[in-house]
Amino acid sequence: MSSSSQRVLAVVRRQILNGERMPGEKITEVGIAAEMDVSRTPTRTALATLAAEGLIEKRSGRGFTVRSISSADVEKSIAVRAALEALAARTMAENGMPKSAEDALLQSIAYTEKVLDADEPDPDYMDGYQEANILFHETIMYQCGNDLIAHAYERIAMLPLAALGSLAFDRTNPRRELQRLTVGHSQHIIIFDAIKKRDAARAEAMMREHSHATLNYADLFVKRIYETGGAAAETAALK
Amino acid sequence: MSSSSQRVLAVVRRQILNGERMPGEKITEVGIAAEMDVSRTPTRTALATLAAEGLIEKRSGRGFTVRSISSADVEKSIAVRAALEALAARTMAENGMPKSAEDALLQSIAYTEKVLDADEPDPDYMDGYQEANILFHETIMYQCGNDLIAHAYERIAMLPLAALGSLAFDRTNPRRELQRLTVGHSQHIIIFDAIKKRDAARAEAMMREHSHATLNYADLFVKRIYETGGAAAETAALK
DNA sequence: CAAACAGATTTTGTATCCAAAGTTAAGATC
DNA sequence: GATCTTAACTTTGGATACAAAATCTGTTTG
Repeated sequence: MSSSSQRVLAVVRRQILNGERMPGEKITEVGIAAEMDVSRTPTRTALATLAAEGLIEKRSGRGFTVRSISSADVEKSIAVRAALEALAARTMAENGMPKSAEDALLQSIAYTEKVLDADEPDPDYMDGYQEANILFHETIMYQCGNDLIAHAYERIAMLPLAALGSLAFDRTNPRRELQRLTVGHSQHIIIFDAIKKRDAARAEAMMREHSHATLNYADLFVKRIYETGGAAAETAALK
Repeated sequence: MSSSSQRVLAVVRRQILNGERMPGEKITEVGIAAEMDVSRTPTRTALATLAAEGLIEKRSGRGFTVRSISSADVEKSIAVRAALEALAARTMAENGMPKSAEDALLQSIAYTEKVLDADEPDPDYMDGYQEANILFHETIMYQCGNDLIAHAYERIAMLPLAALGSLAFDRTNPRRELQRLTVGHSQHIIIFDAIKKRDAARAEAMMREHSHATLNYADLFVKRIYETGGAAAETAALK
């Protein structure tokens, strides 16, 4: 794909994820094309991609609508991601850890360690922690030796909160967040160790546990967001 | 999508899976469009879908090429399918088995039982067994309560041998095949029982074991096909 | 003989036009 | 007043035209 269709895809996707386009909102080829000042052709390919990603739904003869995401949907997408990640961890343990993967994982671990060892929790580091977390998970996903895992993952990656690192840092409770990070970090180390020692069963089990913890946390977090989601979304739409 | 693009998609996909289009063979929008006597527009959407399915690869500026599938690729796709199916079995056990799913699963089990109880193995029944097998697996996949599992599955379903029921019946060794079917059938019954009793751990473990057995069998089977694949493919291309 | 340049060809991306399918709304009829 | 019918409109799918980008080829030059 090239510039026009890529631009439309990126812009509309961002608008949906940012809540600028409300769930249930109608989306048509002509509407988007006029709005973005391009023809229907690139708009078409962009909308097809968004539909494949699950962000919009096709209503035969009535255009597309922005898909409304329930907290149940979020749980579902995280469950699928967890299963794929567990498989990826097992696969990398079986195939052996490539040098490039080892470097990336160690880099992720080192960064997180630096954050946790700081004298007092610095909120600015937390963004970095997110990056380090994403690096850890994506490294295992993409370098495990089975590219189809990442391929399947990418199909659900755009759904809210299925994306790695989509969990925001809860600034109202920094101590609890730090505890969560500490536990997550220890799990990362165990997973790294298990893969390095080619203990496939342990790597898979630990990754499963790790994802499950994230899932439980996300569950609580999401319910808090989505219960007040109506107001927040309206605010976003009004500006 | 409508008739033209759907037709192009179905035809080209079948051609690739049948070996009528060789791995590495060049595919262009204009070429397919002329061959199928349609314009480039539906051809383009069809090729985009095939690329998403992983059957063809995009070579920027040089059209697409039919992806060559190694036996390693087959193993990979089956591993992903197995992980998704295990998750589906667990999920349905957790959520409870819908009535429609119970009917379908019992129908599948009953049909397979009839095949196995026949006085002598009738090869004609084997096609029916494949259908019953597909029914069993798809019912769990599509009615487990997490539609994203099926969504992810459909992204890899078209890769050779990842598709349910793509394993042909080995007619040269009917007794062994019957044994395999018998074991598989017993596993189906256990999986059904575990889901019905909402024993999620057992359902997941049993489905994992079941898929693993299929994987191991597929491995042997595939290597036999693909080792002689060059000759067979050439034959297909020459006629 | 190798490398580089230029022209030709292929391939793709975008715009626009046309037709078909389906949806909505208004009016007529019972 | 309710329902059926019809007509206008919306929306999408497909065809064609055009332009730009990339690749290939053939020739020329060092």
